[in-house]
Amino acid sequence: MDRERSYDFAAVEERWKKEWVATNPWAAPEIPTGNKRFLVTMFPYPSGDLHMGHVEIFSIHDTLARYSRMQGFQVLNPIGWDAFGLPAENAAIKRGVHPKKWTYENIAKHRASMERLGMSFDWSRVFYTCEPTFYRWNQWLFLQLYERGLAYRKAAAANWCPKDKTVLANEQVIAGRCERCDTPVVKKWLTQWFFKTTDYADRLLDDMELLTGWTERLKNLQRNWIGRSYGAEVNFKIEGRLEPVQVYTTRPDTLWGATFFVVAPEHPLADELVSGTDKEDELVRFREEVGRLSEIDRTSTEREKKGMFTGKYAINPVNDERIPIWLADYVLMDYGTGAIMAVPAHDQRDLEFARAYGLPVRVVIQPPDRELDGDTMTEAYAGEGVMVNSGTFDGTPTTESVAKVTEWLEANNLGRSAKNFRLRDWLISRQRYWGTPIPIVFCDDCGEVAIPYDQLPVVLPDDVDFESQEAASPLATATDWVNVPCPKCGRPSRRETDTMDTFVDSSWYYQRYTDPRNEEAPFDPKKSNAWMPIDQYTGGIEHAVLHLIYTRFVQKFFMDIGMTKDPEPFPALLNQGIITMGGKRMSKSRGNIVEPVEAFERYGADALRLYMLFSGPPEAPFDWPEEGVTSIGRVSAPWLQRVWRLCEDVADMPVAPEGAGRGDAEIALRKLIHRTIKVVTRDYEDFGFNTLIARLQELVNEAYRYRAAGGANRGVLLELVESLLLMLAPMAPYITEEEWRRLGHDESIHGREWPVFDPVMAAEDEVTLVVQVNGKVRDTIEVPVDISEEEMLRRALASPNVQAHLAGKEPTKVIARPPKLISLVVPT
RNA sequence: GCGGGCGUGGUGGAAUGGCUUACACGCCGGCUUUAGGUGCCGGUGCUCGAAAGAGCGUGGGGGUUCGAAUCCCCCCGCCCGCACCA
Repeated sequence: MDRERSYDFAAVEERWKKEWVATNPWAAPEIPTGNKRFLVTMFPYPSGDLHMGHVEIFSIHDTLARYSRMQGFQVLNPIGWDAFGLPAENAAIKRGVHPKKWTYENIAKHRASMERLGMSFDWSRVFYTCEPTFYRWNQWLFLQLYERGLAYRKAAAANWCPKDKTVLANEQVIAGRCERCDTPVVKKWLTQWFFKTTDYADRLLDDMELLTGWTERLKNLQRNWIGRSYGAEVNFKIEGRLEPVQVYTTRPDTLWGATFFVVAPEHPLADELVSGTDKEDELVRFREEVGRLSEIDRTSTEREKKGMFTGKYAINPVNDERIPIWLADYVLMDYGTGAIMAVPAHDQRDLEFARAYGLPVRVVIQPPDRELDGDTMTEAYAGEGVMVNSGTFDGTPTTESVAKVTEWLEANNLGRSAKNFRLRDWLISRQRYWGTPIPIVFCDDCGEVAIPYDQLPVVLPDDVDFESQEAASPLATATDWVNVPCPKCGRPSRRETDTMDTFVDSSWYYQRYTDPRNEEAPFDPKKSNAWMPIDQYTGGIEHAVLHLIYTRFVQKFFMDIGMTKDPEPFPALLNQGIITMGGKRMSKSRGNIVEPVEAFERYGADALRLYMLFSGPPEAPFDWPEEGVTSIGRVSAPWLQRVWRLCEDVADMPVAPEGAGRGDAEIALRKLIHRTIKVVTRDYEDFGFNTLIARLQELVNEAYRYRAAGGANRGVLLELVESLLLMLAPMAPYITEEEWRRLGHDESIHGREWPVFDPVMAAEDEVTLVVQVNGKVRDTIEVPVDISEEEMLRRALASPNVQAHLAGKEPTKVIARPPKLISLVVPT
């Protein structure tokens, strides 16, 4: 073959990119009329240009979109930008540009790179979340939740960076430290807006059975995070107080072992208990001490637990025992009831606290194999056993103790069965500028007032001092914007100056794709229901417990208010593996980075896409070789050249060559084509991109061998290269389009139907029979596929090497798996 | 501590309980080339052997099976998530 002629990827890719950008050939219908596929990849946050992580997931996603179209589906493949967020504000503060300008410039870079990569998005549906036409529906969503009591304001401990004097989002707290200044984060008591995700906790857990296309790994992360536990709520009387206080426990059967009672330091009950006593000052000091601790210190399990005795007592309802009430930093305000019964013999934390403060330890569960002693034990016992020191329950085994005690508590009105969740309500307030304004005003007369729907959107003002260190939130500096008449009474009122967490935007953005220009509603349920649910969602697993829980929550809420029919937005989710170099995340500062733009310039988009897909299974992490972008030039780029030369060779062949018959070589090649279509199609369905590329490489290798051996049947070779191009088109859109046209087609390859294999051609007629003697392979024989068991045995016994290992003995057992295996057993 | 995942050639990785290592990188050789590179063809788990072939080999140990990378038990190592959740 002509080795001089090489594929000019730069010119070809530039030409088709221009054409595709100009014509938007992948626009989806408003409402699908046939089989649909709605494919979504997590929309990007526009900081800088695209990185390799984007390229990886986009390559996977776009391959699925193009493959689906060729399979005859009507595909909705949209894109947008998650355009609000703190990095824009940080960049603005650092460089003195407005966050809007910074954001739009980055979106332009992103978009150019996506176009360069050959993404087949429907660009007519694009939106940015920082536009009022989008975020007004965040405000709409907020009000819908607010009307139903699912958006509410309460005082809570938020992550607070003492240096930046701002509340941080969860995702901005990295290992207990502020991502901006590395200062350890502390909790600060603030009144904030929440979405009541906990109301949906059970459904979030139970509906996981619908998530058939999620990995167990991810579902486990969510289960863990939601953390449902079953137990009982028990009423404890407090001396000198009319109302009893509830505690939550998963081990009501250890109630008789409760030797003290603990309340979280922040608990209002703490104030009540010490009020009017000589402990008031001590409480203030204790709270200060606890509040001063960074999150890192407070949550460290090594740290010694700190406590304070309140001077008051609670009454254990099961035995009327008087037990002291303590405050301790290991009890959390926002889990359960914020108060616990402490059973030091059977809870490690309680035991550590009891030893530190000299509190009694009483064993109420005895293990079967040894005798516990409350005075000397150094480790709490949480295993199986029987109840002791527990009145009439003595002797009850732990297998039934929880149920029995709970039943008894309910019968005697002392408590009730209960469950609890680790999941907390979603704190959505942010003291940031670059986000959706919360549509609430505060009026001296009417209090908290919702902005009426017909006054939406509450537009984010451009002119604010977002660097102000004094203001509670940057929006507070826009005084003209803040001070408005109350929508209810018309008297002066002040707007809420916090903005919404940007995860609100991403919690429903995919719905907007189905109806992106709707000015009456976030989306029309008719259009949404026609496209939803998302047939395949793709994106990073780092969103496992943030975006992927919020989204499921909002989807269920939409279902409850009749906006959508599906309880789950994306039953199938593919998480790509992270890309590293030298085992570390790629970053400019480390210098271990490969820029997509460099790959585009040196090897082209097709080579980059193919390189990513060939590196391994899509969900597997990929450690990029240290040589960087050059590795593309060793792996995928040369192979694309090889494909090009093969196609060009075939295109140049005379139409009816003399003497090119249809011999065994041609038949073998045709059989390989059809077998390849068969297995490649199956691999596409299973995301086995790396293995299907290997199959395509085998096909190309065989074609080269055929040519090298003098084969010249143009018909067979044309069938081969056309099948090859069709199968390659979803992964490498440019070269396949170009070569398809050069082979004489007027229409785009990307609108063509997927090749169908001929079952007769794909069927094997000869296979390799493996002959084993006592489990070891002793020969391999080529046999027809329809060989009988008797014939298999006959041929196996005819093998000299098999005979040698039979050593003259008769097989006592023959296992035949026609036509591929026969296993003979002889006594040894 | 709790939960989950992983361990296969020099490397990335293949392998419905059935020939371990497809495909590719790297390396070795041949051809083409003034040369290098590119390209085309072939070889490449380890040990013994001239070869035929034999033995060993999927982190370690045991088990089930005619047959185990795959299923079961124990151990070792690595990675990830959550972490005072009562």
